[in-house]
Amino acid sequence: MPEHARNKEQAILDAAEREFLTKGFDGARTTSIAQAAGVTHAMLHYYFRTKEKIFERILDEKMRLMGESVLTAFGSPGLPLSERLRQGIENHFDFVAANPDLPRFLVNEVFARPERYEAMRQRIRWIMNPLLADLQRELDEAAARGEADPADALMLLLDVISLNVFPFLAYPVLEPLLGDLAGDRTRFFAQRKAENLEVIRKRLLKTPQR
Amino acid sequence: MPEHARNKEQAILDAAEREFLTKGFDGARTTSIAQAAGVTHAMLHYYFRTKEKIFERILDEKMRLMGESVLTAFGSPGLPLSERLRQGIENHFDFVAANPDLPRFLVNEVFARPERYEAMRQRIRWIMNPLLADLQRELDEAAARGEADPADALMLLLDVISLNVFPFLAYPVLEPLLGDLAGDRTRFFAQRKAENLEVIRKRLLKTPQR
DNA sequence: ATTATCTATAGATCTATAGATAATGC
DNA sequence: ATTATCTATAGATCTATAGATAATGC
Repeated sequence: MPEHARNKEQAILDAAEREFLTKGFDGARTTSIAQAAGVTHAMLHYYFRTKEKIFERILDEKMRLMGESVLTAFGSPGLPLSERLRQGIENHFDFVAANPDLPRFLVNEVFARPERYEAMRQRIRWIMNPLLADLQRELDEAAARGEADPADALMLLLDVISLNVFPFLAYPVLEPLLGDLAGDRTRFFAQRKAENLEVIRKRLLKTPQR
Repeated sequence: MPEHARNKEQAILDAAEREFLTKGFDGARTTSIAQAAGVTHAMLHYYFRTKEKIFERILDEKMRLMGESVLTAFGSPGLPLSERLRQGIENHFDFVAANPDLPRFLVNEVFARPERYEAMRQRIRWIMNPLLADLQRELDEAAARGEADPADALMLLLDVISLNVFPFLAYPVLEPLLGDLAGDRTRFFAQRKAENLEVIRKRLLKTPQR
């Protein structure tokens, strides 16, 4: 395929990504995508046949990206557990900060598309189960050595992801409450990152009290 | 207004709620709403003029409901702090469990409607700021008495809401990972509730280590 | 008299394609 | 010869309304 065509194809995908990420499948317009990509509307159908097919390309890539972000964040080599978690939380947080409307997009479109669900289930398992098993082993060993309270790897990872992702989803609702942080998105999220690290650190602390 | 008309009006609102909550504004169809409500399509416009106006009714009510859920959950009278938080987390969690697609709806539609944002900001502040001030005072007092680590009320509340809400948003993505809990939604969410209580309890524990 | 309801359709979008023309690679 | 591109438009939806008719309240 000649280079200028590749460029147009890519321009369409780039424009489609922005359109779908901000407006969702139902709100997105192929005419807007064409305009943003600087091609005539007919070109979209020439390269991709249908709106649905363009969308699938975007959704698949974004799902892969989100899964990999967790994997690469927490999949570090033989670091001590506490350090591995610290790096994992930071890396995952930074990834979400760099892609702030990715979670909203995925949550929505995956919910709206039960028909694509089965293929997705397999991929999620395939990506995440090895990580969970490895993390569980480390957690068990740390607990056995008396360095940490026992914990379930899935529950712990879900704590991290909840804490990291939710503030980005809810930011418009939170912003009015920020007081002296209002408008200062960067500082607010820096504070959130520190808080999340602290919450998880304490979650694993061995504490005699109850 | 005669009773049968009230009934139709309410039937339309009920149908619209289901349609908008599951499909969002862009995906919702006024024809589907009319059909689900058991009225002709023209009746929607007779009672509400436009799709947008029906939607506003639903969005306003749901935003109010979500705000009040936080307020009533955590606004308990003079209980000890730890007990107040425990009840707050449980009540808020139960509310979300009873309205599992409310968060997704609000996150989306609020994001998509910056034009309604200013009115919303005021209401959010008005509802939440007194609660935050009261909670902060209690946290400061507990810290001064040496019963708890110092904490920022907004950060703590955001921890709670993140932990409570996110698993409902992400459930379809999580379900393939549940292992022996797969398919058993109830047991999974019971475990999440317990985990969230534990995370927040430990967050406030006074710990000498660092 | 006013309010509620229905049928039929206007009018606005939006996706998709037909069919002609231009550019490219062999 | 094949691939890329454009203009023009078909065809499908979807929201909204016009205008007639039925029901209701005074």
